[in-house]
Amino acid sequence: MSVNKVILVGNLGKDPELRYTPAGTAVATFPLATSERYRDKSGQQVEKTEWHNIVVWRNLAEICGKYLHKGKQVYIEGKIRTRSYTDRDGNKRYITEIEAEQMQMLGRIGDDVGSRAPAPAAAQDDFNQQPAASFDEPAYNPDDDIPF
Amino acid sequence: MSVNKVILVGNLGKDPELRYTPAGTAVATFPLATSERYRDKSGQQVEKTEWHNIVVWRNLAEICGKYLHKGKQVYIEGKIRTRSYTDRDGNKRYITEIEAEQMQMLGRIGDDVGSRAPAPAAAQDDFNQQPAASFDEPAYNPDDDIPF
Amino acid sequence: MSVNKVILVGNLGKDPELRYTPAGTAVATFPLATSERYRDKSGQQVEKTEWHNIVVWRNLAEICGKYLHKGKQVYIEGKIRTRSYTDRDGNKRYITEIEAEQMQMLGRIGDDVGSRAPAPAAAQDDFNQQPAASFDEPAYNPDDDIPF
Amino acid sequence: MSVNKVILVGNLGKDPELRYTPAGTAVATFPLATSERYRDKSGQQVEKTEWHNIVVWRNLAEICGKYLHKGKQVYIEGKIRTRSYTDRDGNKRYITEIEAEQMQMLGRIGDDVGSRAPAPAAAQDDFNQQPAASFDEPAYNPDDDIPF
DNA sequence: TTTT
DNA sequence: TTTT
Repeated sequence: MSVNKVILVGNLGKDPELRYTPAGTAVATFPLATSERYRDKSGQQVEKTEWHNIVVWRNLAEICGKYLHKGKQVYIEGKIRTRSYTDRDGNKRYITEIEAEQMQMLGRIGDDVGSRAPAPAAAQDDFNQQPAASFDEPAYNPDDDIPF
Repeated sequence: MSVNKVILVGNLGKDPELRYTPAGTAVATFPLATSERYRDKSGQQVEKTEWHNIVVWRNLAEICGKYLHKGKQVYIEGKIRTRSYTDRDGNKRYITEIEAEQMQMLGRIGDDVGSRAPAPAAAQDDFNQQPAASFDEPAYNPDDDIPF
Repeated sequence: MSVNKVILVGNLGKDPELRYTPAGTAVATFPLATSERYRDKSGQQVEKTEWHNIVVWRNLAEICGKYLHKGKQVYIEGKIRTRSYTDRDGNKRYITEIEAEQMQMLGRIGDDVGSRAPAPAAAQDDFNQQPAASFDEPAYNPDDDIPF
Repeated sequence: MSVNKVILVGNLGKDPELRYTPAGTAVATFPLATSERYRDKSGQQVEKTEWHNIVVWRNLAEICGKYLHKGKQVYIEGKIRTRSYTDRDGNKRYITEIEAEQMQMLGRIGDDVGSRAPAPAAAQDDFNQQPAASFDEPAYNPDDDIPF
Protein backbone atom coordinates (compact mmCIF):
# COMPACT_ATOMS: atom_id res chain seq x y z
CA MET A 1 0.00 0.00 0.00
CA SER A 2 2.80 2.44 -0.71
CA VAL A 3 4.84 4.09 -3.44
CA ASN A 4 8.52 5.10 -3.36
CA LYS A 5 9.49 6.50 -6.72
CA VAL A 6 12.27 8.82 -7.87
CA ILE A 7 12.70 10.33 -11.32
CA LEU A 8 15.93 12.12 -12.11
CA VAL A 9 17.43 13.69 -15.21
CA GLY A 10 21.00 14.79 -14.61
CA ASN A 11 24.65 14.40 -15.41
CA LEU A 12 27.19 11.94 -14.02
CA GLY A 13 29.80 13.62 -11.84
CA LYS A 14 32.24 10.73 -12.29
CA ASP A 15 32.58 7.53 -14.29
CA PRO A 16 30.57 4.70 -12.70
CA GLU A 17 32.40 2.30 -10.38
CA LEU A 18 31.50 -1.30 -11.10
CA ARG A 19 32.03 -3.83 -8.29
CA TYR A 20 30.83 -7.31 -7.38
CA THR A 21 29.42 -8.67 -4.14
CA PRO A 22 31.05 -11.83 -2.71
CA ALA A 23 28.08 -13.68 -4.22
CA GLY A 24 29.04 -12.31 -7.63
CA THR A 25 26.26 -9.76 -8.10
CA ALA A 26 27.29 -6.71 -10.12
CA VAL A 27 26.69 -3.31 -8.55
CA ALA A 28 27.55 0.06 -10.05
CA THR A 29 27.64 3.38 -8.24
CA PHE A 30 28.00 6.93 -9.45
CA PRO A 31 27.13 10.48 -8.39
CA LEU A 32 24.46 12.26 -10.41
CA ALA A 33 24.00 16.02 -10.41
CA THR A 34 20.69 17.79 -10.83
CA SER A 35 20.67 21.55 -10.71
CA GLU A 36 18.11 24.18 -10.19
CA ARG A 37 18.24 27.86 -10.96
CA TYR A 38 16.33 30.33 -8.83
CA ARG A 39 16.53 33.94 -7.67
CA ASP A 40 17.72 34.76 -4.18
CA LYS A 41 16.33 37.54 -1.99
CA SER A 42 18.33 40.16 -3.85
CA GLY A 43 16.86 38.96 -7.13
CA GLN A 44 20.09 37.45 -8.34
CA GLN A 45 20.13 34.23 -10.35
CA VAL A 46 21.85 31.48 -8.41
CA GLU A 47 22.29 27.82 -9.19
CA LYS A 48 22.05 25.04 -6.64
CA THR A 49 23.31 21.59 -7.49
CA GLU A 50 21.99 18.50 -5.79
CA TRP A 51 24.17 15.38 -5.77
CA HIS A 52 22.50 11.98 -5.76
CA ASN A 53 24.21 8.69 -4.91
CA ILE A 54 23.04 6.28 -7.57
CA VAL A 55 23.27 2.52 -6.99
CA VAL A 56 22.51 0.03 -9.74
CA TRP A 57 22.36 -3.76 -9.52
CA ARG A 58 22.78 -6.78 -11.79
CA ASN A 59 22.67 -6.42 -15.58
CA LEU A 60 21.79 -2.73 -15.40
CA ALA A 61 24.98 -2.25 -13.38
CA GLU A 62 27.01 -3.86 -16.15
CA ILE A 63 25.38 -1.62 -18.75
CA CYS A 64 26.09 1.49 -16.67
CA GLY A 65 29.70 0.39 -16.19
CA LYS A 66 30.11 -0.15 -19.90
CA TYR A 67 28.33 2.80 -21.46
CA LEU A 68 28.06 5.66 -18.98
CA HIS A 69 30.82 8.10 -18.26
CA LYS A 70 31.47 11.37 -16.46
CA GLY A 71 29.34 14.17 -17.86
CA LYS A 72 26.80 11.90 -19.59
CA GLN A 73 23.16 12.97 -19.29
CA VAL A 74 20.81 10.21 -18.12
CA TYR A 75 17.22 9.58 -17.07
CA ILE A 76 16.98 7.49 -13.91
CA GLU A 77 13.90 5.91 -12.38
CA GLY A 78 14.20 4.16 -9.06
CA LYS A 79 13.57 4.31 -5.34
CA ILE A 80 14.98 6.05 -2.30
CA ARG A 81 16.85 3.84 0.11
CA THR A 82 18.61 4.82 3.33
CA ARG A 83 21.34 2.51 4.62
CA SER A 84 23.03 2.65 7.97
CA TYR A 85 26.68 1.88 8.50
CA THR A 86 29.21 2.30 11.27
CA ASP A 87 31.92 4.88 10.70
CA ARG A 88 35.53 4.46 11.90
CA ASP A 89 34.68 6.13 15.23
CA GLY A 90 32.04 3.49 15.85
CA ASN A 91 29.11 5.83 15.25
CA LYS A 92 26.06 4.69 13.40
CA ARG A 93 25.58 6.85 10.35
CA TYR A 94 23.09 6.96 7.53
CA ILE A 95 23.43 7.39 3.80
CA THR A 96 20.57 7.92 1.39
CA GLU A 97 20.91 6.44 -2.07
CA ILE A 98 18.80 6.11 -5.19
CA GLU A 99 18.48 2.53 -6.31
CA ALA A 100 17.99 2.81 -10.06
CA GLU A 101 15.61 0.38 -11.71
CA GLN A 102 15.56 2.00 -15.09
CA MET A 103 18.12 4.06 -16.97
CA GLN A 104 17.96 5.88 -20.28
CA MET A 105 20.85 7.59 -21.95
CA LEU A 106 19.80 11.00 -23.23
CA GLY A 107 20.96 13.16 -26.10
CA ARG A 108 22.10 12.18 -29.55
CA ILE A 109 24.21 9.08 -29.64
CA GLY A 110 26.91 10.78 -31.65
CA ASP A 111 27.54 13.52 -29.13
CA ASP A 112 29.28 11.31 -26.60
CA VAL A 113 32.76 12.66 -26.68
CA GLY A 114 34.15 10.76 -23.75
CA SER A 115 32.27 7.53 -24.39
CA ARG A 116 34.02 4.38 -23.28
CA ALA A 117 32.18 2.02 -25.61
CA PRO A 118 29.97 2.04 -28.72
CA ALA A 119 26.45 3.30 -28.09
CA PRO A 120 23.83 1.05 -26.42
CA ALA A 121 20.08 1.21 -25.85
CA ALA A 122 17.80 1.87 -22.90
CA ALA A 123 18.00 -0.64 -20.08
CA GLN A 124 16.23 -2.00 -17.05
CA ASP A 125 17.26 -3.94 -13.96
CA ASP A 126 16.85 -7.58 -15.01
CA PHE A 127 15.66 -8.59 -11.59
CA ASN A 128 12.10 -7.85 -12.62
CA GLN A 129 12.53 -9.08 -16.17
CA GLN A 130 10.83 -12.08 -17.59
CA PRO A 131 12.94 -15.04 -18.72
CA ALA A 132 13.81 -15.06 -22.43
CA ALA A 133 11.87 -18.23 -23.05
CA SER A 134 8.44 -17.06 -22.01
CA PHE A 135 7.40 -14.73 -24.80
CA ASP A 136 4.25 -16.62 -25.69
CA GLU A 137 2.19 -13.96 -23.88
CA PRO A 138 3.42 -10.72 -25.36
CA ALA A 139 3.34 -7.49 -23.41
CA TYR A 140 1.59 -5.97 -26.32
CA ASN A 141 0.32 -7.69 -29.39
CA PRO A 142 -1.50 -5.52 -31.90
CA ASP A 143 -2.55 -8.59 -33.87
CA ASP A 144 -4.28 -10.25 -30.97
CA ASP A 145 -8.04 -9.99 -30.70
CA ILE A 146 -8.73 -7.44 -28.01
CA PRO A 147 -11.99 -8.41 -26.30
CA PHE A 148 -13.27 -4.87 -25.64
CA MET B 1 15.76 6.50 -25.61
CA SER B 2 12.28 7.45 -24.43
CA VAL B 3 9.94 7.48 -21.45
CA ASN B 4 6.15 7.11 -21.43
CA LYS B 5 4.92 7.16 -17.87
CA VAL B 6 1.57 7.95 -16.29
CA ILE B 7 0.80 8.25 -12.59
CA LEU B 8 -2.82 8.51 -11.51
CA VAL B 9 -4.60 8.58 -8.18
CA GLY B 10 -8.33 8.46 -8.64
CA ASN B 11 -11.57 6.57 -8.12
CA LEU B 12 -13.15 3.84 -10.24
CA GLY B 13 -16.27 4.97 -12.06
CA LYS B 14 -17.52 1.39 -12.45
CA ASP B 15 -16.60 -2.11 -11.36
CA PRO B 16 -13.81 -3.53 -13.56
CA GLU B 17 -14.79 -5.72 -16.49
CA LEU B 18 -12.63 -8.83 -16.71
CA ARG B 19 -12.38 -10.55 -20.10
CA TYR B 20 -10.08 -13.01 -21.83
CA THR B 21 -8.45 -12.90 -25.24
CA PRO B 22 -8.92 -15.93 -27.52
CA ALA B 23 -5.42 -16.93 -26.40
CA GLY B 24 -6.63 -16.93 -22.81
CA THR B 25 -4.92 -13.77 -21.56
CA ALA B 26 -6.84 -11.94 -18.87
CA VAL B 27 -7.57 -8.26 -19.47
CA ALA B 28 -9.48 -5.92 -17.18
CA THR B 29 -10.83 -2.49 -18.06
CA PHE B 30 -12.38 0.25 -15.98
CA PRO B 31 -12.88 4.01 -16.05
CA LEU B 32 -10.92 6.03 -13.50
CA ALA B 33 -11.81 9.58 -12.50
CA THR B 34 -9.34 12.24 -11.47
CA SER B 35 -10.64 15.67 -10.61
CA GLU B 36 -9.19 19.07 -10.34
CA ARG B 37 -10.56 22.13 -8.64
CA TYR B 38 -9.76 25.57 -10.03
CA ARG B 39 -11.26 29.02 -10.23
CA ASP B 40 -12.85 30.24 -13.43
CA LYS B 41 -12.68 33.79 -14.81
CA SER B 42 -15.34 34.99 -12.41
CA GLY B 43 -13.33 33.60 -9.51
CA GLN B 44 -15.77 30.80 -8.80
CA GLN B 45 -14.57 27.37 -7.68
CA VAL B 46 -15.33 24.77 -10.32
CA GLU B 47 -14.42 21.13 -10.49
CA LYS B 48 -13.39 19.36 -13.68
CA THR B 49 -13.31 15.60 -13.81
CA GLU B 50 -11.07 13.74 -16.21
CA TRP B 51 -12.00 10.16 -17.12
CA HIS B 52 -9.22 7.70 -17.97
CA ASN B 53 -9.72 4.36 -19.72
CA ILE B 54 -7.61 1.91 -17.73
CA VAL B 55 -6.51 -1.39 -19.28
CA VAL B 56 -4.79 -4.08 -17.25
CA TRP B 57 -3.31 -7.37 -18.44
CA ARG B 58 -2.51 -10.82 -17.06
CA ASN B 59 -2.36 -11.45 -13.31
CA LEU B 60 -2.85 -7.78 -12.48
CA ALA B 61 -6.10 -7.94 -14.45
CA GLU B 62 -7.27 -10.84 -12.30
CA ILE B 63 -6.40 -8.94 -9.14
CA CYS B 64 -8.27 -5.86 -10.34
CA GLY B 65 -11.27 -7.98 -11.27
CA LYS B 66 -11.29 -9.59 -7.84
CA TYR B 67 -10.57 -6.71 -5.50
CA LEU B 68 -11.49 -3.41 -7.12
CA HIS B 69 -14.97 -2.00 -7.33
CA LYS B 70 -16.82 1.17 -8.22
CA GLY B 71 -15.73 4.06 -6.04
CA LYS B 72 -12.48 2.46 -4.84
CA GLN B 73 -9.48 4.82 -4.71
CA VAL B 74 -6.37 3.49 -6.43
CA TYR B 75 -2.86 4.49 -7.46
CA ILE B 76 -2.07 3.51 -11.04
CA GLU B 77 1.30 3.59 -12.78
CA GLY B 78 1.48 2.77 -16.45
CA LYS B 79 1.82 4.09 -19.95
CA ILE B 80 -0.27 5.94 -22.49
CA ARG B 81 -1.38 3.92 -25.49
CA THR B 82 -3.54 5.01 -28.42
CA ARG B 83 -5.34 2.31 -30.39
CA SER B 84 -7.17 2.71 -33.64
CA TYR B 85 -10.33 0.83 -34.51
CA THR B 86 -13.00 1.02 -37.16
CA ASP B 87 -16.42 2.24 -36.04
CA ARG B 88 -19.71 0.86 -37.43
CA ASP B 89 -19.72 3.53 -40.16
CA GLY B 90 -16.34 2.27 -41.37
CA ASN B 91 -14.40 5.28 -40.06
CA LYS B 92 -11.04 4.86 -38.45
CA ARG B 93 -11.19 6.17 -34.93
CA TYR B 94 -8.73 6.44 -32.09
CA ILE B 95 -8.98 5.74 -28.40
CA THR B 96 -6.37 6.60 -25.83
CA GLU B 97 -5.98 4.25 -22.90
CA ILE B 98 -3.73 3.89 -19.89
CA GLU B 99 -2.09 0.50 -19.72
CA ALA B 100 -1.52 -0.05 -16.01
CA GLU B 101 1.65 -1.82 -14.94
CA GLN B 102 1.30 -1.22 -11.24
CA MET B 103 -1.73 -0.77 -9.04
CA GLN B 104 -2.05 0.06 -5.37
CA MET B 105 -5.28 0.13 -3.45
CA LEU B 106 -5.48 3.23 -1.28
CA GLY B 107 -7.24 4.01 1.96
CA ARG B 108 -7.82 1.85 4.98
CA ILE B 109 -8.55 -1.74 4.23
CA GLY B 110 -11.62 -1.72 6.43
CA ASP B 111 -13.36 1.15 4.65
CA ASP B 112 -14.28 -0.91 1.59
CA VAL B 113 -18.00 -0.99 1.90
CA GLY B 114 -18.75 -2.39 -1.50
CA SER B 115 -15.78 -4.75 -1.65
CA ARG B 116 -16.32 -7.91 -3.63
CA ALA B 117 -13.61 -9.93 -1.89
CA PRO B 118 -11.43 -9.85 1.24
CA ALA B 119 -8.65 -7.27 1.14
CA PRO B 120 -5.49 -7.93 -0.94
CA ALA B 121 -2.08 -6.33 -1.31
CA ALA B 122 -0.37 -4.14 -3.89
CA ALA B 123 0.19 -5.73 -7.26
CA GLN B 124 2.15 -5.54 -10.45
CA ASP B 125 1.71 -6.85 -13.99
CA ASP B 126 3.44 -10.25 -13.92
CA PHE B 127 4.75 -9.84 -17.43
CA ASN B 128 7.84 -8.14 -16.06
CA GLN B 129 8.07 -10.30 -12.98
CA GLN B 130 10.79 -12.78 -12.29
CA PRO B 131 9.91 -16.47 -12.12
CA ALA B 132 9.26 -17.80 -8.62
CA ALA B 133 12.25 -20.10 -8.74
CA SER B 134 14.99 -17.54 -9.25
CA PHE B 135 15.20 -15.80 -5.89
CA ASP B 136 18.82 -16.61 -5.30
CA GLU B 137 19.77 -13.05 -6.28
CA PRO B 138 17.51 -10.95 -4.09
CA ALA B 139 16.35 -7.51 -5.14
CA TYR B 140 17.56 -6.31 -1.82
CA ASN B 141 19.53 -8.21 0.73
CA PRO B 142 20.54 -6.28 3.83
CA ASP B 143 22.70 -9.15 4.99
CA ASP B 144 24.78 -9.28 1.86
CA ASP B 145 28.21 -7.66 1.87
CA ILE B 146 27.84 -4.42 -0.03
CA PRO B 147 31.15 -3.70 -1.75
CA PHE B 148 31.04 0.11 -1.40
CA MET C 1 18.45 20.79 -18.02
CA SER C 2 17.61 18.52 -15.12
CA VAL C 3 14.78 16.86 -13.21
CA ASN C 4 14.63 16.00 -9.49
CA LYS C 5 11.26 14.50 -8.70
CA VAL C 6 10.03 12.24 -5.91
CA ILE C 7 6.61 10.62 -5.65
CA LEU C 8 5.66 8.92 -2.40
CA VAL C 9 2.53 7.29 -1.07
CA GLY C 10 2.91 6.35 2.57
CA ASN C 11 1.83 6.88 6.14
CA LEU C 12 2.96 9.48 8.66
CA GLY C 13 5.04 8.02 11.48
CA LYS C 14 4.26 10.96 13.78
CA ASP C 15 2.14 14.07 13.85
CA PRO C 16 3.76 16.90 11.84
CA GLU C 17 5.84 19.45 13.72
CA LEU C 18 5.05 22.98 12.62
CA ARG C 19 7.70 25.63 13.25
CA TYR C 20 8.56 29.10 11.96
CA THR C 21 11.84 30.55 10.72
CA PRO C 22 13.02 33.81 12.31
CA ALA C 23 11.64 35.48 9.18
CA GLY C 24 8.24 34.01 9.95
CA THR C 25 8.06 31.34 7.27
CA ALA C 26 6.11 28.26 8.27
CA VAL C 27 7.84 24.90 7.94
CA ALA C 28 6.42 21.51 8.82
CA THR C 29 8.34 18.26 9.15
CA PHE C 30 7.26 14.68 9.59
CA PRO C 31 8.52 11.17 8.95
CA LEU C 32 6.75 9.19 6.22
CA ALA C 33 6.94 5.42 5.91
CA THR C 34 6.80 3.50 2.67
CA SER C 35 7.08 -0.25 2.80
CA GLU C 36 7.90 -2.96 0.38
CA ARG C 37 7.24 -6.64 0.61
CA TYR C 38 9.62 -9.09 -1.03
CA ARG C 39 10.90 -12.62 -0.61
CA ASP C 40 14.33 -13.25 0.85
CA LYS C 41 16.74 -15.98 -0.22
CA SER C 42 14.84 -18.60 1.72
CA GLY C 43 11.64 -17.59 -0.05
CA GLN C 44 10.11 -16.03 3.02
CA GLN C 45 7.96 -12.91 2.79
CA VAL C 46 9.64 -10.02 4.54
CA GLU C 47 8.68 -6.40 4.76
CA LYS C 48 11.14 -3.54 4.62
CA THR C 49 10.08 -0.08 5.67
CA GLU C 50 11.76 3.03 4.35
CA TRP C 51 11.50 6.24 6.39
CA HIS C 52 11.53 9.57 4.57
CA ASN C 53 12.12 12.95 6.22
CA ILE C 54 9.46 15.22 4.74
CA VAL C 55 9.87 19.00 4.85
CA VAL C 56 7.10 21.35 3.80
CA TRP C 57 7.17 25.14 3.52
CA ARG C 58 4.75 28.06 3.66
CA ASN C 59 1.00 27.55 3.31
CA LEU C 60 1.38 23.85 2.59
CA ALA C 61 3.20 23.57 5.94
CA GLU C 62 0.23 25.14 7.70
CA ILE C 63 -2.14 22.76 5.99
CA CYS C 64 -0.02 19.76 6.97
CA GLY C 65 0.17 21.01 10.54
CA LYS C 66 -3.59 21.41 10.69
CA TYR C 67 -4.88 18.32 8.91
CA LEU C 68 -2.29 15.57 8.95
CA HIS C 69 -1.65 13.27 11.85
CA LYS C 70 0.20 10.12 12.74
CA GLY C 71 -0.94 7.19 10.64
CA LYS C 72 -2.59 9.30 7.91
CA GLN C 73 -1.95 8.08 4.36
CA VAL C 74 -0.75 10.78 1.96
CA TYR C 75 0.54 11.30 -1.57
CA ILE C 76 3.63 13.51 -1.66
CA GLU C 77 5.31 15.03 -4.70
CA GLY C 78 8.53 16.92 -4.26
CA LYS C 79 12.27 16.91 -4.62
CA ILE C 80 15.26 15.34 -2.93
CA ARG C 81 17.45 17.72 -0.99
CA THR C 82 20.57 16.93 1.04
CA ARG C 83 21.56 19.41 3.75
CA SER C 84 24.78 19.45 5.68
CA TYR C 85 25.01 20.39 9.31
CA THR C 86 27.59 20.19 12.07
CA ASP C 87 26.91 17.69 14.83
CA ARG C 88 27.78 18.31 18.51
CA ASP C 89 31.22 16.74 17.99
CA GLY C 90 31.97 19.29 15.30
CA ASN C 91 31.69 16.81 12.44
CA LYS C 92 30.04 17.76 9.19
CA ARG C 93 27.10 15.46 8.59
CA TYR C 94 24.49 15.14 5.89
CA ILE C 95 20.79 14.57 5.99
CA THR C 96 18.61 13.84 2.99
CA GLU C 97 15.10 15.18 3.02
CA ILE C 98 12.13 15.32 0.69
CA GLU C 99 10.91 18.83 0.13
CA ALA C 100 7.21 18.38 -0.61
CA GLU C 101 5.63 20.66 -3.20
CA GLN C 102 2.34 18.88 -3.42
CA MET C 103 0.36 16.86 -0.90
CA GLN C 104 -2.85 14.90 -1.22
CA MET C 105 -4.64 13.24 1.63
CA LEU C 106 -5.71 9.73 0.68
CA GLY C 107 -8.49 7.44 1.81
CA ARG C 108 -12.04 8.24 2.76
CA ILE C 109 -12.49 11.47 4.62
CA GLY C 110 -14.52 9.77 7.32
CA ASP C 111 -11.90 7.18 8.24
CA ASP C 112 -9.66 9.66 10.02
CA VAL C 113 -9.89 8.43 13.54
CA GLY C 114 -7.16 10.57 15.02
CA SER C 115 -7.84 13.66 12.90
CA ARG C 116 -7.03 16.94 14.58
CA ALA C 117 -9.35 19.06 12.43
CA PRO C 118 -12.27 18.71 10.01
CA ALA C 119 -11.34 17.34 6.61
CA PRO C 120 -9.61 19.58 4.03
CA ALA C 121 -8.74 19.39 0.35
CA ALA C 122 -5.61 18.77 -1.70
CA ALA C 123 -2.91 21.39 -1.41
CA GLN C 124 0.17 22.80 -3.02
CA ASP C 125 3.10 24.92 -1.85
CA ASP C 126 1.94 28.50 -2.51
CA PHE C 127 5.39 29.60 -3.52
CA ASN C 128 4.67 28.59 -7.07
CA GLN C 129 1.06 29.68 -7.00
CA GLN C 130 -0.34 32.57 -8.96
CA PRO C 131 -1.63 35.59 -7.07
CA ALA C 132 -5.37 35.60 -6.42
CA ALA C 133 -5.94 38.64 -8.59
CA SER C 134 -4.63 37.29 -11.87
CA PHE C 135 -7.28 34.79 -12.91
CA ASP C 136 -8.09 36.50 -16.20
CA GLU C 137 -5.98 33.88 -18.00
CA PRO C 138 -7.38 30.64 -16.69
CA ALA C 139 -5.32 27.50 -16.49
CA TYR C 140 -8.06 25.78 -18.38
CA ASN C 141 -11.11 27.33 -19.90
CA PRO C 142 -13.42 25.01 -21.78
CA ASP C 143 -15.46 27.96 -23.02
CA ASP C 144 -12.52 29.69 -24.63
CA ASP C 145 -12.03 29.32 -28.37
CA ILE C 146 -9.22 26.84 -28.80
CA PRO C 147 -7.35 27.76 -31.98
CA PHE C 148 -6.49 24.20 -33.05
CA MET D 1 -7.94 13.93 -3.70
CA SER D 2 -6.48 12.90 -7.03
CA VAL D 3 -3.36 12.90 -9.17
CA ASN D 4 -3.12 13.13 -12.97
CA LYS D 5 0.54 13.20 -13.98
CA VAL D 6 2.35 12.33 -17.19
CA ILE D 7 6.09 12.13 -17.70
CA LEU D 8 7.42 11.79 -21.23
CA VAL D 9 10.85 11.78 -22.81
CA GLY D 10 10.63 11.73 -26.58
CA ASN D 11 11.27 13.48 -29.86
CA LEU D 12 9.18 16.08 -31.67
CA GLY D 13 7.64 14.75 -34.87
CA LYS D 14 7.16 18.28 -36.26
CA ASP D 15 8.05 21.85 -35.44
CA PRO D 16 5.65 23.29 -32.83
CA GLU D 17 2.70 25.35 -34.09
CA LEU D 18 2.24 28.51 -32.06
CA ARG D 19 -1.20 30.13 -32.10
CA TYR D 20 -3.16 32.59 -30.00
CA THR D 21 -6.67 32.41 -28.59
CA PRO D 22 -9.01 35.33 -29.32
CA ALA D 23 -8.17 36.52 -25.80
CA GLY D 24 -4.50 36.60 -26.78
CA THR D 25 -3.27 33.56 -24.87
CA ALA D 26 -0.39 31.74 -26.54
CA VAL D 27 -0.81 28.04 -27.17
CA ALA D 28 1.67 25.72 -28.84
CA THR D 29 1.00 22.21 -30.08
CA PHE D 30 3.27 19.50 -31.39
CA PRO D 31 3.38 15.71 -31.75
CA LEU D 32 5.84 13.87 -29.53
CA ALA D 33 7.04 10.33 -30.23
CA THR D 34 7.99 7.81 -27.59
CA SER D 35 9.05 4.38 -28.73
CA GLU D 36 9.38 1.04 -27.13
CA ARG D 37 11.26 -1.99 -28.29
CA TYR D 38 10.02 -5.46 -27.44
CA ARG D 39 10.05 -8.96 -28.84
CA ASP D 40 7.00 -10.37 -30.54
CA LYS D 41 5.78 -13.97 -30.33
CA SER D 42 8.37 -15.14 -32.83
CA GLY D 43 11.10 -13.56 -30.72
CA GLN D 44 11.80 -10.81 -33.20
CA GLN D 45 12.69 -7.31 -32.08
CA VAL D 46 10.00 -4.87 -33.06
CA GLU D 47 9.57 -1.20 -32.29
CA LYS D 48 6.28 0.46 -31.48
CA THR D 49 6.01 4.23 -31.56
CA GLU D 50 3.43 6.08 -29.54
CA TRP D 51 2.44 9.58 -30.69
CA HIS D 52 1.35 12.10 -28.06
CA ASN D 53 -0.49 15.36 -28.80
CA ILE D 54 1.28 17.95 -26.67
CA VAL D 55 -0.45 21.22 -25.81
CA VAL D 56 1.36 24.04 -24.07
CA TRP D 57 -0.03 27.35 -22.81
CA ARG D 58 1.17 30.90 -22.09
CA ASN D 59 4.88 31.65 -21.71
CA LEU D 60 5.87 28.00 -21.99
CA ALA D 61 4.11 27.96 -25.38
CA GLU D 62 6.22 30.89 -26.53
CA ILE D 63 9.39 29.15 -25.39
CA CYS D 64 8.42 25.95 -27.20
CA GLY D 65 7.62 27.93 -30.34
CA LYS D 66 10.97 29.64 -30.20
CA TYR D 67 13.35 26.88 -29.25
CA LEU D 68 11.91 23.49 -30.11
CA HIS D 69 11.98 21.95 -33.53
CA LYS D 70 11.31 18.69 -35.32
CA GLY D 71 13.53 15.91 -34.00
CA LYS D 72 14.46 17.68 -30.72
CA GLN D 73 14.50 15.46 -27.63
CA VAL D 74 12.52 16.84 -24.68
CA TYR D 75 11.31 15.96 -21.19
CA ILE D 76 7.65 16.83 -20.66
CA GLU D 77 5.71 16.82 -17.41
CA GLY D 78 2.01 17.49 -17.50
CA LYS D 79 -1.47 16.05 -17.31
CA ILE D 80 -3.80 14.03 -19.48
CA ARG D 81 -6.79 15.89 -20.85
CA THR D 82 -9.53 14.61 -23.13
CA ARG D 83 -11.47 17.18 -25.15
CA SER D 84 -14.61 16.58 -27.15
CA TYR D 85 -15.36 18.28 -30.43
CA THR D 86 -17.86 17.89 -33.24
CA ASP D 87 -16.50 16.58 -36.52
CA ARG D 88 -17.75 17.74 -39.94
CA ASP D 89 -20.39 15.00 -39.99
CA GLY D 90 -21.83 16.36 -36.75
CA ASN D 91 -20.53 13.49 -34.60
CA LYS D 92 -19.13 14.11 -31.17
CA ARG D 93 -15.54 12.91 -31.08
CA TYR D 94 -12.84 12.86 -28.45
CA ILE D 95 -9.17 13.68 -28.52
CA THR D 96 -6.73 13.03 -25.73
CA GLU D 97 -3.90 15.49 -25.26
CA ILE D 98 -1.05 16.04 -22.85
CA GLU D 99 -1.11 19.49 -21.35
CA ALA D 100 2.53 20.21 -20.60
CA GLU D 101 3.33 22.14 -17.43
CA GLN D 102 7.06 21.66 -17.53
CA MET D 103 9.48 21.19 -20.40
CA GLN D 104 13.20 20.49 -20.45
CA MET D 105 15.32 20.35 -23.54
CA LEU D 106 17.60 17.34 -23.45
CA GLY D 107 21.00 16.59 -24.92
CA ARG D 108 23.98 18.83 -25.38
CA ILE D 109 23.11 22.32 -26.46
CA GLY D 110 25.54 22.23 -29.35
CA ASP D 111 23.99 19.21 -31.01
CA ASP D 112 20.91 21.05 -32.23
CA VAL D 113 21.37 20.93 -35.94
CA GLY D 114 17.98 22.23 -36.94
CA SER D 115 17.64 24.75 -34.10
CA ARG D 116 15.60 27.82 -34.92
CA ALA D 117 17.08 30.05 -32.22
CA PRO D 118 20.03 30.23 -29.84
CA ALA D 119 19.84 27.81 -26.93
CA PRO D 120 17.52 28.50 -23.96
CA ALA D 121 17.02 27.02 -20.52
CA ALA D 122 14.43 24.83 -18.83
CA ALA D 123 10.97 26.30 -18.57
CA GLN D 124 7.66 26.07 -16.79
CA ASP D 125 4.10 27.20 -17.49
CA ASP D 126 3.94 30.67 -15.89
CA PHE D 127 0.38 30.15 -14.80
CA ASN D 128 1.60 28.63 -11.57
CA GLN D 129 4.56 30.93 -11.23
CA GLN D 130 4.93 33.57 -8.58
CA PRO D 131 5.14 37.21 -9.66
CA ALA D 132 8.65 38.58 -10.03
CA ALA D 133 8.15 41.03 -7.21
CA SER D 134 7.47 38.61 -4.39
CA PHE D 135 10.84 36.99 -3.83
CA ASP D 136 11.06 37.99 -0.19
CA GLU D 137 10.18 34.41 0.80
CA PRO D 138 12.62 32.33 -1.17
CA ALA D 139 11.78 28.81 -2.26
CA TYR D 140 15.04 27.77 -0.78
CA ASN D 141 17.38 29.84 1.28
CA PRO D 142 20.47 28.09 2.58
CA ASP D 143 21.35 31.12 4.68
CA ASP D 144 18.08 31.18 6.55
CA ASP D 145 17.92 29.68 10.02
CA ILE D 146 16.20 26.37 9.65
CA PRO D 147 14.28 25.68 12.86
CA PHE D 148 14.78 21.92 12.95
C1' DT E 1 5.46 12.60 -37.91
C1' DT E 2 10.56 11.66 -34.36
C1' DT E 3 14.46 8.99 -32.63
C1' DT E 4 17.59 4.48 -32.06
C1' DT F 1 32.03 15.82 -8.81
C1' DT F 2 28.35 17.17 -13.74
C1' DT F 3 25.86 20.26 -16.83
C1' DT F 4 23.88 25.14 -18.58
